[in-house]
Amino acid sequence: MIKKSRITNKEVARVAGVSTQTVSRVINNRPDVSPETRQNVQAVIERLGYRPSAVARSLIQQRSYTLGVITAGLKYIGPSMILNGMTGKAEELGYALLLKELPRFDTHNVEHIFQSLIDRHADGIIWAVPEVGENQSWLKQLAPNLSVPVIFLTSPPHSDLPYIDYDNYRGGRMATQHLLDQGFRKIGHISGPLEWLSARQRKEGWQDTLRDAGIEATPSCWVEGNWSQGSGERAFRQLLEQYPEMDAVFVANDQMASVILQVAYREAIMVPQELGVVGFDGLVESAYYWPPLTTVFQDFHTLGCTAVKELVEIIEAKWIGTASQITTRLLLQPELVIRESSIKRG
Amino acid sequence: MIKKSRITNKEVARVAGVSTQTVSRVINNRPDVSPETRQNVQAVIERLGYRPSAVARSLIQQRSYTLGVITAGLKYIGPSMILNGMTGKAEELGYALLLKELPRFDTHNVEHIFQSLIDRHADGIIWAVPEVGENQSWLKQLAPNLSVPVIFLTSPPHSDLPYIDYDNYRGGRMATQHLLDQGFRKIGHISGPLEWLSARQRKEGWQDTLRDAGIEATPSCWVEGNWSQGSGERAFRQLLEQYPEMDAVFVANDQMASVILQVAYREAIMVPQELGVVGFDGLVESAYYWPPLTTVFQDFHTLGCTAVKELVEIIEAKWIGTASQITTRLLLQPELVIRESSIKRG
DNA sequence: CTGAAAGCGCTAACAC
DNA sequence: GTGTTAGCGCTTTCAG
Repeated sequence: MIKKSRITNKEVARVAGVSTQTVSRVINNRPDVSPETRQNVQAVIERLGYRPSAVARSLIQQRSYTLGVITAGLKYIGPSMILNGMTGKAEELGYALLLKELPRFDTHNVEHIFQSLIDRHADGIIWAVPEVGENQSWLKQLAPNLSVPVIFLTSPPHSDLPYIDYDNYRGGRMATQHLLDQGFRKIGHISGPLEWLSARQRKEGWQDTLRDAGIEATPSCWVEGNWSQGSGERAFRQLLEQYPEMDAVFVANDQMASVILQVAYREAIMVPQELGVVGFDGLVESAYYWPPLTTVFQDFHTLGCTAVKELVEIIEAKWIGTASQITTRLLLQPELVIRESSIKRG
Repeated sequence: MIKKSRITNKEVARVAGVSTQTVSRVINNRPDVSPETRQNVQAVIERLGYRPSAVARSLIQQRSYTLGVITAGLKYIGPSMILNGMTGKAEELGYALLLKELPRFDTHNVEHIFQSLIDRHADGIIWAVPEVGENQSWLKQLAPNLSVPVIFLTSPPHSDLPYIDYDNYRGGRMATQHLLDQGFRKIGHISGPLEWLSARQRKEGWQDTLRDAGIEATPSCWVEGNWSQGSGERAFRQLLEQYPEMDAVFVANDQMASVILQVAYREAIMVPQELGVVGFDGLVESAYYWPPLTTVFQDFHTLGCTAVKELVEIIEAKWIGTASQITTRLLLQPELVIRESSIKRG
C-alpha cells in the first residue's frame, strides 16, 4: 500500500517499540535480530506502509544505485531501442536510470550534463551518444578524471576507456562481401554523413572489401547521405548518374535503403536482378520493404542490456575493492540478414 | 572542472575561512552576503571545483527536482518521441528524469514501480503508458493516494486525474471525413488491437462519421490488426475478401498502412484511384511511402514537452501553496496531413 | 551580514 | 540481540 505522506524509520521504531537501528536491521535483512522482534517490526512496516528513503540511504552509503544515461536522438529508433535494453537490465539489477538527452548529436558542451549526474550521485554513467565530429575528443580527456566509471557506446575511442559497440567496419565488409558472393561487381555505396565515425567505418568496410577483390572504389562509386529518407533519394539519383554501370548498392542504413527500393521500383529498375541492395541496421520494417531488404542487423536492445550489465560490474567491482581493472572492451558482431533484395536469381 | 573526489561544503568553508552556512548562502545566491565574502567564497568554489550534493539537498529540502517517468514500448517510435520531448523540457526547467519502462504494455503489477520512484523522492510522476485492457482501472484508485502528483498521458480516465492526450476519436473522424469528402463511400477500417483504448477511439471515430453520413459500418467493413506490419498485411487481405466493394480504407497506424500500400501496389490495386488510404500517427517516413501517405499527425514531441511542463506547474503550485486545484485536462488536436494516397484524381 | 545549533532519514561503529 | 552516538552534506532556524 502506498501512503500519502512519508513514514519514517523513526515512526516505525516508535510504534514497534524498538530503536531506529533495529528497524534498519530488519529492512536490510541483517541476521542479528531476534525472530520475534523481526516479525513484530515487519508487521508494523507493512501496516504503516513504510518505505525507506533511497535518498537518505544514498547519502549515508555513498551509493545511489542509480545509473546516469546520456543519449541523443531519441526520436530515432536506434537510440531508443538501446534505451529499451537498458531499462530492463537496470530494473533487473536493482538500479534506477537517470536520463539525459543531448539536444543534438554533436552537442559540444556536455560537462554540465556529467556534472548534474554526478551531483545526483549516479554510481556510473553510460555515454550512449554516437561519435560525431569532434564531440568526443575532449570528452575522453574528461572521462578518466571523473569520480565515477563511464562506459562508452561507441567504437574504439583510441584510449583505454571501457566501451561496447557493434563492429561497423565488419558490418560494411559483410554487406559488400555478400554482394560480391552473389556475383555483383559494380557495387556502389551510399554512406551516412562522414562526420559520423560509424559512417566512416561502414564505408571503409565497403572500400576495403572491394579492394581485396581487386576492385577499385573510385569517388564516383559513392555518395554521402545524411541517414534520412530524403537524402537517400537524392544520393541515389546522383549515384545513378555518376555511376551508371552500377549493378548493386550498399546503403549505410535501412531508412535510406527503403527509399532506394521505392525509387528503383518506380523507375523500373528491377531489384535485385538489375540492382542488388543491402542496407544496415536491421530495422523490423526492412522485412516488409519490397522486395524484402537484405541488411546488416545490430541488436540495439542487447547493446543496451550489455552496457548496463558491464557498467554495474565495474561499479560493484570498484565497490568490493576488486581490481578496478575491468576495462570492458567489446566489439559486438553484427549479423547479415539475407533477404530478396540481394539474391541474384538465375 | 570535474574533480575526482567529492568536495564538500565544509571543505570550501574551511578553505575560505567562513562557515558552511555562508557557503550555502553563496551557492544559493542569497542576498545577505557581503560582496567581498561572496567573491572570496565563489573563488574557492571554482578553484576546488565544488558542487553541492543534490542528494543532500533533496533530503533537507524534501524536494529532488526529479520527475519520474513510467513508459512502455520504447522500442517503438511513439513512446520514444514522447520521451524525446520530455528530456528537453525537463532540462529547460531544471528537472532530472528518472526513467522506468514497463516490460509490457499491459503489465499489471506496477505498484512497486511507483514505489521506487517515490522512494527516490521524485517530485512528480508521468504515467506515459497507453491504456490497454484493465491496466489502468486500479491505477486510478491508487493515484489519488500518492504523495506526489501524477499526470496521465492517455485519454480521459473518467476520473478527476490530470491527463494530456491526443484526441484519437477526432482523429478517426478527421480521417474518415476526409475520405468522404474525396468522394469515397465504401470506407473500410483496419483497427489496432481493441484492448487499446486509442484503437477503440479511432475506430469509433470512423464508425460515427460514416453513420453521420448515412453509411452503416457493418462488421464486414473492418478487421482488427495489432499495429504491426505483419498484422496489417493479414488484415488487409482479409478485408479485401470480406469487403470486396471497398474503395478506401482508414488504417489505424502508419506502420500497417505502409504495408497496405505495398500490397496494393503488388496486387495492382491503384492507390488512390481504386483505393484511398489514410493512416494514423504521422510518422516521418509516411511522406516517403509510395504513394505518399495521407495520415493523422500527432506531435509526440510536443506531447512529452507539455506533460513535463504541466506536471512541473502542478508541483510548483503545490509547493508555493497555491491551489493544488490545477487539474490539467488537455485533449490535443491531431492534424490531418493530406498526401497523394487519398486524393481521388479526376 | 555571519555563525552556531539542529536536523532531513538513514546506517556504521561501538557499546551494553 | 539491541540501543546509543555520531555523521553522510546540506539548509533552516535563530542568535549575535
